[in-house]
Amino acid sequence: MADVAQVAGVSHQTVSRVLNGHPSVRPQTRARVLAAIESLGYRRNSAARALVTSRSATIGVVTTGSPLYGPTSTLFAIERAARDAGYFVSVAALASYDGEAMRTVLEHLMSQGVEGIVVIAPQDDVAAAVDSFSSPVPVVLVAAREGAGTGLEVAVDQRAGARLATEHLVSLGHERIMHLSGPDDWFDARERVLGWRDAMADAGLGTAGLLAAGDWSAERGYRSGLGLADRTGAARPTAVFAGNDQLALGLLRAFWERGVRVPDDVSVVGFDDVEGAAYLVPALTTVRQPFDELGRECLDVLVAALGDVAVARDVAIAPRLVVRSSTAPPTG
Amino acid sequence: MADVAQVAGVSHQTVSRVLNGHPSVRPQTRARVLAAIESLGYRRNSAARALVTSRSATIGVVTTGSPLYGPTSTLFAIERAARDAGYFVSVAALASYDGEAMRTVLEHLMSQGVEGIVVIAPQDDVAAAVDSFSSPVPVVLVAAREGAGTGLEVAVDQRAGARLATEHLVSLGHERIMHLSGPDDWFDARERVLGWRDAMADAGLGTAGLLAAGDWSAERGYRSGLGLADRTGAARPTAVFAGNDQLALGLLRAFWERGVRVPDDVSVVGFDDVEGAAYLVPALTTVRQPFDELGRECLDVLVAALGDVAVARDVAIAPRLVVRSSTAPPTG
DNA sequence: CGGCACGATGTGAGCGTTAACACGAAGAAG
DNA sequence: CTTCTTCGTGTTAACGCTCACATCGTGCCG
Repeated sequence: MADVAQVAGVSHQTVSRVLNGHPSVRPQTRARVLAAIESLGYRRNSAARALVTSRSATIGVVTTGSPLYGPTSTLFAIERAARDAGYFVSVAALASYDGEAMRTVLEHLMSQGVEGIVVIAPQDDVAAAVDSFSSPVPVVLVAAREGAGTGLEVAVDQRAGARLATEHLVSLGHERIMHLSGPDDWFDARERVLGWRDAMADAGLGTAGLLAAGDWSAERGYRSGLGLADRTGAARPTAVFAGNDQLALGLLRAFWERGVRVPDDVSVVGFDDVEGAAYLVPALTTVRQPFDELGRECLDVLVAALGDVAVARDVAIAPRLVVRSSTAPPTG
Repeated sequence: MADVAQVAGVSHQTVSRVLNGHPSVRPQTRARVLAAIESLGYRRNSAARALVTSRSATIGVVTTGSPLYGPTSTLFAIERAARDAGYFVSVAALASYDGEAMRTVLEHLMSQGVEGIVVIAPQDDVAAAVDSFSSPVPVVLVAAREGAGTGLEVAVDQRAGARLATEHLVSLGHERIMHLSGPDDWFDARERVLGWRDAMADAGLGTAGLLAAGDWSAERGYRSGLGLADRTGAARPTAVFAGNDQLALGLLRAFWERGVRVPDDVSVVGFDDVEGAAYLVPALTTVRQPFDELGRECLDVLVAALGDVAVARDVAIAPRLVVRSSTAPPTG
């Protein structure tokens, strides 16, 4: 910076002013400084800047370590929004879903001096760990918690999405609509159960048909599907709303193996609209989440918190139903 | 830090020594310092440290902006390896696949003062942009380039993987083995073509059956599949090796629509072993890449380059064939 | 018993930047 | 013509840390 100043024939402070877009610099001076920067290939030292301003311009993002569709999409969406807002994104993947791992990564990010943290891991233990970790910086949790969360929270309206899916089945004329739910300790899974319940109640249908898959995997979907396929008559649902597309994928597989036709015998709805969902057999009706919007929202909330602005937003991020051919009116 | 020193009754330098694990500190003194740190909740300022050591302990990772299975898995693997090695990971997603976007993100990461960069985007334009960007820090490209790359490169041996897949088909007795290849401007796609060619040549089979899908999507796989299904007799391959699982997924769909049975009429092999591949109909035979190993390797190479150690590694990271039920001997 | 090495700690400087203030010149207002 | 403001710029002092060196004691060897 001193070199630049010398080449441009100004003081280092003027260089700093140019770099920071300070208004009171003569255009001519500014041009000279810019030229000097260019010719010297100068790049300002972010560490020194961070030291003196005590702002690192970095936010941390904690995410699950496996390439799950939802969390990953959210991560990238946040990155985009963050870069647009002038922030760097430091990422830390969770090795496991327990509080200990959570504390480790939070500590890791803190030690880098992030200004704020976004946690993408909508799971009980993780959220509890976040709550118990008295963070010196704002932490935004990407989670749809039924109760009032203590901290900052942003989420796609999972409940509304589940409702959409279920209502679609109801409107087709289904009555025995089962929900194959995701892991109980995930907020998203619970919210989707709630949405399904809402829609069922509205339609005057019972909510006995709830089956917990245990996790989000295709394998669990498959095992559950085998069980359902073996049921006969009125014990078997005419439609299943799966907690996510992987579960739905497993269901399709199981039904196919057992000769249960989809959608003729059973309709299936998923959640996520993963890549390729349109090319499953049959093409999967599912619910798509607006991750870009979610990412932007995360960042807005975080930035507001950083600026000590009162955050009083109630933006519901609404998912969208994508109807394909795995759903049809019940036969018989 | 001064506060800690005062509480512990030592100088700030001793605190620094404790923090950096310097050997010549009496255990008793160390304990006192540690206690002071604990009681004050002190956390060392990474910016100041980076400023004086001129090491940010941060590496940048450039990745594609879409949640593709391979790149995402690689990203997380790198993050794990980096954290283990004491590095922070700053991520930047590519908005598009052109050189301009590449320069933008590299500049972004540079301005954060990363010590090194890993680029996960094994695609021509991106690699060219990396080559042309004279970076002041080491850049590792995750790419399997046929020619000798100018810079640091790490990759899973795509060619060997493709060979594995093709040889599996050959060993089942197939002779008309087609390859539905990924986008030509991706190194991985080209390497997989090469591997297929190798195996075909070894088996004394011709390599006329090459079909370019254009991209990695299930949709392209589907369209290609429809075309193949419409072929009759000897014009139709008895086996197809798809460039990735999404393409394979599209193929399965197309074949199903046209009544072409898999694996009875046509065998299908994918590449990636994405989540749920085992639960497709039929379960997909595919090739699994060892991303953890790849991530570790990336970091080893980068760290070596940072330490100015001569990097002369020739570790071939070998993928593994996963045989499921989408492949069988040809009938008739 | 002198000298020397080494272990344990303290002192001072400086990393590259921005914030705060100082300063001179030029114009506006009285 | 003075004084007050404003603009453009320079000067100095931090920010919190590590590095290099200085210092002081202790033990060991000849």
